[in-house]
Amino acid sequence: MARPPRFDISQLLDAAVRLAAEHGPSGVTMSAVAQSVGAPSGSLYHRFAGRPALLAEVWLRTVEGFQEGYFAALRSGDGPRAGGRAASRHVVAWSRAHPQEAALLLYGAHEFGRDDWPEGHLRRADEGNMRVRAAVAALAGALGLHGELGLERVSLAVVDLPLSLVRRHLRGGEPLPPHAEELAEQCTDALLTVG
Amino acid sequence: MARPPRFDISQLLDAAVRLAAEHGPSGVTMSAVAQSVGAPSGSLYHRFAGRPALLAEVWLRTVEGFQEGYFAALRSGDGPRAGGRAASRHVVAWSRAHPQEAALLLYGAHEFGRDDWPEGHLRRADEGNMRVRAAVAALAGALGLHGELGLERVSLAVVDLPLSLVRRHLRGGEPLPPHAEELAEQCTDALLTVG
DNA sequence: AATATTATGGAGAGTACCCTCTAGAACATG
DNA sequence: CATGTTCTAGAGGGTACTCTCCATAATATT
Repeated sequence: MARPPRFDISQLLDAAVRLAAEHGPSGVTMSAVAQSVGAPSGSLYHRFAGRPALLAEVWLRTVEGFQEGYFAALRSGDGPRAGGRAASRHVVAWSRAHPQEAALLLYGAHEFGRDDWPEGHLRRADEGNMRVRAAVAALAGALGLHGELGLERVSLAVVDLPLSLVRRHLRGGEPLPPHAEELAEQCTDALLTVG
Repeated sequence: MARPPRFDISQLLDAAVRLAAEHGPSGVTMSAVAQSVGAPSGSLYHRFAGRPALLAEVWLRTVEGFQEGYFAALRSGDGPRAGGRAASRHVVAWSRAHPQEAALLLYGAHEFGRDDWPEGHLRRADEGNMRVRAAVAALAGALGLHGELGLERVSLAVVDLPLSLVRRHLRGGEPLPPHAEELAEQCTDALLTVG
């Protein structure tokens, strides 16, 4: 009992991803997204409460899409060490497969106006962060790395380090080199070595 | 033979640093900087050709200030390994001493409108990048890490990894924990280990 | 003291963007 | 076919920012 939409949400978010990858988060304006899919600006406000809501949706859809495979990789393999290596490798492989979304991830929620997000989106973001923290803590425990320092070292190994590797290349505009997965895995393994 | 300036360049750049640290690069508008020091907007255009030039100056002054101590640290110590450790430690210590400037570094030249920079500023930026690349290559050579993969591993160890550590905390709004220098040094050392 | 030089101080044009609002179009259901 | 609902379509107000321009002020030199 309603008129069918001509522009659906995912189509608009796809355009937003493209704009964010090319011009940064500030390039994701309501008008730019509208123009990019040929929609009038008014239509955007039927889907999103405002610009902060749009930015939150793009960010969360991307992060959640990434995390899906990330958790699976962490739990895969034989033992915590192998899981860590697989997770690191997944960060790079996923970024290679989704370069635009990876460029988006490298910015961080703050640049996507996190401070202005509606309540519900903030909760979604926090939930994702908690899940990552918990998974990393479990890994650290299984590896025998205790205390604040050990936890942080594991975080660096399986999250920040592979992201750094991706950032180094994508920010330069180049694609990821073929050996990137291999390098990420080696470096993560070196950091997970209990000294 | 001229009226003395009431607002000198460094004072304006200081304000720009403050704004960038608090609201991100997009918060560094000509009006905001002017208002922040109590100057009329016109005065800003006597010092900087436009907003791109202002952003370039803030960025370059900060990066060059950072690199000064960084190169000294890289060359310090006993042998390349110790130099790498000192460099990693320097990244963290400098960020602790200059939290606002560190927040600025974490953004990257691209977010400061690098694409719109005047020619001269681009050259200055390139020169700095070249110097870092050369220093890292020299370190890799001294450590016996050859090839593209070895070079990249050393870059991660002495540049990206310590920056990641800083980012993890500063982006969350927290200050750096006391053990950060120690952790950075340990992790860098682990990555520089020739396996 | 006259002059050249360099700043200030502030008004205002031009532009881009966010968002609102209204009229009407397209469809499912009774 | 009538009705109610959801969407399109686009005009337009409000706001923030960049940049220009010009009259005026303060100084060093002659």
